Amino acid sequence: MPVAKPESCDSRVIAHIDMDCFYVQVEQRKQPQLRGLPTAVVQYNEWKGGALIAVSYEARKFGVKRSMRGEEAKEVCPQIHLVQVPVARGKADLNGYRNAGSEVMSILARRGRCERASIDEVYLDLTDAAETMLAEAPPQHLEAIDEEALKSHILGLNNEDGSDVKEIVRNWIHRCHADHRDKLLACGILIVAELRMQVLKETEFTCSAGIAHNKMLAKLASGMNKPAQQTVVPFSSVQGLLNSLPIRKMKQLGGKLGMSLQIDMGVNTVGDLLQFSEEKLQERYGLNTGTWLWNIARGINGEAVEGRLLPKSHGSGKTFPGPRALKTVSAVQHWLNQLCEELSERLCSDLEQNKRIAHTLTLHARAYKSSDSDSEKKFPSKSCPLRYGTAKIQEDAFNLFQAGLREYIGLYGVKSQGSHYSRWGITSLSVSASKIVPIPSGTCSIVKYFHWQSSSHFSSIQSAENLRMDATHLSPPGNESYSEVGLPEPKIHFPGEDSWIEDTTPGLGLQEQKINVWKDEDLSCSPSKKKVDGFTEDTSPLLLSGTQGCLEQNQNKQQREFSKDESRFKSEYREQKGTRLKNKGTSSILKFFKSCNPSGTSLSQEHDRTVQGTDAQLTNGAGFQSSCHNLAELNEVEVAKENGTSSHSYIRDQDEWRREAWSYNINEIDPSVIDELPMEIQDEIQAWLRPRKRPNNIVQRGINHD
DNA sequence: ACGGATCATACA
DNA sequence: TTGTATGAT
Repeated sequence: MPVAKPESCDSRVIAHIDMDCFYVQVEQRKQPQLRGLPTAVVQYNEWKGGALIAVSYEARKFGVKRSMRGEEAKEVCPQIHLVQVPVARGKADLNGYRNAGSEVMSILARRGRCERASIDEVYLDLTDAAETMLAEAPPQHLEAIDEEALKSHILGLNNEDGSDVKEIVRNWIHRCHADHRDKLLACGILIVAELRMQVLKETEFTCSAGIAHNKMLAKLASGMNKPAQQTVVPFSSVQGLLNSLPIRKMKQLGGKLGMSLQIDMGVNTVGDLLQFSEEKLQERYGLNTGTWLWNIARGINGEAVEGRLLPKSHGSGKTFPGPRALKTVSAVQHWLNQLCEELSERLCSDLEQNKRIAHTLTLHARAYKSSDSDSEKKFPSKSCPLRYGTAKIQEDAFNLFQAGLREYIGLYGVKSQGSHYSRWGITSLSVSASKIVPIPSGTCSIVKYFHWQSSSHFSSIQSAENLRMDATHLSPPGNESYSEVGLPEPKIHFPGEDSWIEDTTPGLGLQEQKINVWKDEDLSCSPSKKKVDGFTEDTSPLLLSGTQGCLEQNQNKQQREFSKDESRFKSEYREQKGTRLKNKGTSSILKFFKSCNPSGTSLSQEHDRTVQGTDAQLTNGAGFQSSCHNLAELNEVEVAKENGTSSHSYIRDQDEWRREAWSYNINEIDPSVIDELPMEIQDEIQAWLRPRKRPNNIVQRGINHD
């Protein structure tokens, strides 16, 4: 089986930028008097002074390490300054660090394709910039080379103590009969040095960098000389570097795989891998991993730098270690509400700033069960379509939890547990939002289309909000079938609980209790206070069940594609769910049309700005929450308003249309209806029907224009 | 009975 | 496709 191998003659210029003890730097910028002092950031924790998650280099000199407790750190370094991570809603709040990371990203993205690797790490593809520099202003002819560039570390160069290192570096950069690849790296040195100085100037943060011909080597190099330095890996020194490199130092080999290589194969350094054939490695570790291993032994790594400045998912979670484990459903619900609040807030920000919508909500939990034999069973994670609005997210997350818990403790014995709750405890909870896609780009021209189709008097701001809310009902790309766990189900009764909630009203299910008790706290991002009206209430089951049609249509195909186990599991699962809604359609497309506001061209302009400027995506200004509140409520308000205004008489009566809009399956839309629309809109609708095909990276396109 | 909170990706 | 496992920071 010929597996495509990456080109071995790789002349790209790749940089990996790594912020130095980033959280510490963020805190030191807030409190400049801490600069230069031994400092560490600790996560709120009463227990032993909290856990260190970032340690300044001054503190490291004293032997302070990450994963030490605050108290231990004080022992080895009594003068250390411990700064606590901000706390919001009873949990660590990392938003300050996220925003600081975005500041850096928007600077680094100026010179080439840029990939967010983590909150404080970035890959850059500087190939084009380097080639351009080589053609227009080659370093050989540069009389003055920046001091920062001269401080670079060049692997394989003769730096003995006696000689002037900077002269050697200057010489290396100036060499005119160098290999083309070395010349490109020389350009990389200059560009990265400049970028790092730019970052320092604009953010006050220092960073380290690796410059090489691929991501793997760049990443390796960025960690070799910290802090605030850069390291280059010329092609000629690759093999020498790898030959003596401990296998676990390589990214992806720090865990079980690396350990297996060491134990099972006797591979201690990356160079040791060279003795195995590709086939041998594939036989042991699979085609993909085997080939990957064979390549990295040779310093080959063809992975592209993805042009992605934004995270692909958002999560909010908390652990409840040992004695703090959650033992009642009400306690779980309380914390779920906190986590969902934060998640919802971040989703709103993402929507506002980046015009992106998340489509899947997932709940993760860890649990122990001391009582019975199967205490080691994993708590299953569950997901469902994501509906915007804090209260909806909270409700859905709680349902996911209940579904998971039911599986976890066993499907039958729930009631029979009797008066005392079963001995489970939740040690970790998290909710996350994924499948985040940009709002359909077609929106703009469709808005324009309705601009002359009808008249309306909504303000452009209202229209923009409305548009976004409606867009949340669009099906995610390639995601016509969802699991049904989000459907309303008979509540589980958990007897004998001493509830978190003091004034529990007898006779109300947990669901209702939650709403009664917690609703008033929920003022931040979107309202949970108002009881959903008939319309909104309908949308959730419809959105879910509407997918059922597609699911059944594709049943045969899926049967073939899924393994026996999976398909058996699925049918069992479906049975267990018992009665369910059927036959509705999801097509929010028509509602989308209807509520699009003609005067919303401002949105299109705003969107264009976002596409072009990376700054627009990444700047988390102070006012970023200003228009973020009450999205869900706004939706309801708009709907109510529309009932009275009956603007465009496109088809029939508004109410009737709305009802029918939701009963359409997206596959059942009469093609002739689409045919009557302008060509450009037809194209866009087609793109919606197959969103997977649509290039989803506005970031990339924006950068290419630079 | 924890390094904690987030992310990404490969696999089945 | 969803859910799990692994890995990194």
